[in-house]
Amino acid sequence: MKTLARFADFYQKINATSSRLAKEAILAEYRADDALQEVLKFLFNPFIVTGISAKKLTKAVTIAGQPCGSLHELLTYFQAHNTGRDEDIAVLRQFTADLPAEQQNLVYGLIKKDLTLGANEKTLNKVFGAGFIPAFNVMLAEKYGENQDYVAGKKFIITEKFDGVRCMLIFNDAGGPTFFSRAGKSFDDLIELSEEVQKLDHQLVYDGELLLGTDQKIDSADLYRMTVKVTAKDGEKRGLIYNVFDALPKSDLLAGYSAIPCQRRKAMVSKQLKKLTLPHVKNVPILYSGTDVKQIDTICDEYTNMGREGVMVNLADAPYECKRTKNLLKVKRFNAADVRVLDWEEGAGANQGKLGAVTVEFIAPDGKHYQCKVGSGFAKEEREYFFANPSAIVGHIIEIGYFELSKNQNDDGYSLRFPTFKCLRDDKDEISMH
DNA sequence: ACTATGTAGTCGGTCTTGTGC
DNA sequence: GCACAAGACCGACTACATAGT
Repeated sequence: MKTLARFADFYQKINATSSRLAKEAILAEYRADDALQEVLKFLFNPFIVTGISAKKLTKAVTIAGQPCGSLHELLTYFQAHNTGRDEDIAVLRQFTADLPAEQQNLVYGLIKKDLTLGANEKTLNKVFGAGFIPAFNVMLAEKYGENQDYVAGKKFIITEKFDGVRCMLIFNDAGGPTFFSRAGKSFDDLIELSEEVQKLDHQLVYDGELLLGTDQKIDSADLYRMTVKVTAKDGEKRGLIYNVFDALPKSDLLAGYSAIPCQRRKAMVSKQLKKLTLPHVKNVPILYSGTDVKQIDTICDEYTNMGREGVMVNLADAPYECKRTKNLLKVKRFNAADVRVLDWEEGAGANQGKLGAVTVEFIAPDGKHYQCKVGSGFAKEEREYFFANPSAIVGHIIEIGYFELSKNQNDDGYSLRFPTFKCLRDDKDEISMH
């Protein structure tokens, strides 16, 4: 049977069950099927991009594309041609032209890379072995608000939460430094940093946050945008400060775990950096260390009032874990607003035939009205109900949460960062920020 | 039986790059 | 030169299965 037909079989089987253990068993049946595994690798390897998503798929193109004789050939083609040209769309059309509708959709899902199996990188690596799908995992924080009990009675360390870009520094065996994003993509041409970090211990890896250095007092939201601007651009990047808050042996990172307690790891960072005084590499200072949980809210408020993002709470005796963990907590203040729903749209994927997002109108501090979209925070039942009854939400006031007002460089309006739906507020008829 | 954890899958704004007009 | 789409960064959130107690 051809790979595409086998993949169609597989796709049908794995989506016929919701049991995760059953999905693992189904995957295990394909341990000897290299061709099918290649398809899975294509689908889930985050470093493979195709330049094709929903909009490109529906774009009308007139030119003809070269024919691909097999799925393998098609996937290979898109790894070499991933910028989304009309020609590439044509190649895809050519391949799917004579396929039955079901297989056509599967191929589209593969090229869009949005096909869902109820299993992805973690499960695939569990079944086919570590490294089947390349994964890069750093320690991520849970929310303090939901885990206050977990902190009580334990020693913890408070540091500032930086609103920049996460960055992990790893030296290769030849001693060359590579800076990685949270997703494992490398930041290239960090001219000043690459030079300065040469003096650090190469056997350690360093975890921190890139933030644009500046003399002026800049609003945290603006500083974040300026930082992303610099880190996202091709070519040489200068002026970035690497704020290091953690370090662990390289071998521990590769193993996914370091038993060295947090306070010892932080001591390693400060020991490395204090003797060197590097202009662009800074040790993230400890703001408090102890067991007095009252300090958490006090210091968070202090930093929030200074226009900073918030604080991090590290359990002092906890290991470094390459996953989201309660041993590291983030504390940040969210705001609420009453806004009017102007419009709505259908969702994608599992939210097809359900509400995806609403467009809302809010009032900014300048007294003017602006719009943004809110699509997170709805329960499944709410998505179904509002899709069937749009008039139950359009025109109504809803309460939303948001982190801060945001601006972009193209207009002088406002939007909201991290907007989430909270509830209908049919008891209100006015929009407001509070 | 109940809770905690892990995994998967949606949704937002803002930026750069590549494409095609 | 401009508009658009994709992919990257920051995330927010819910749903569900299973492991743990």
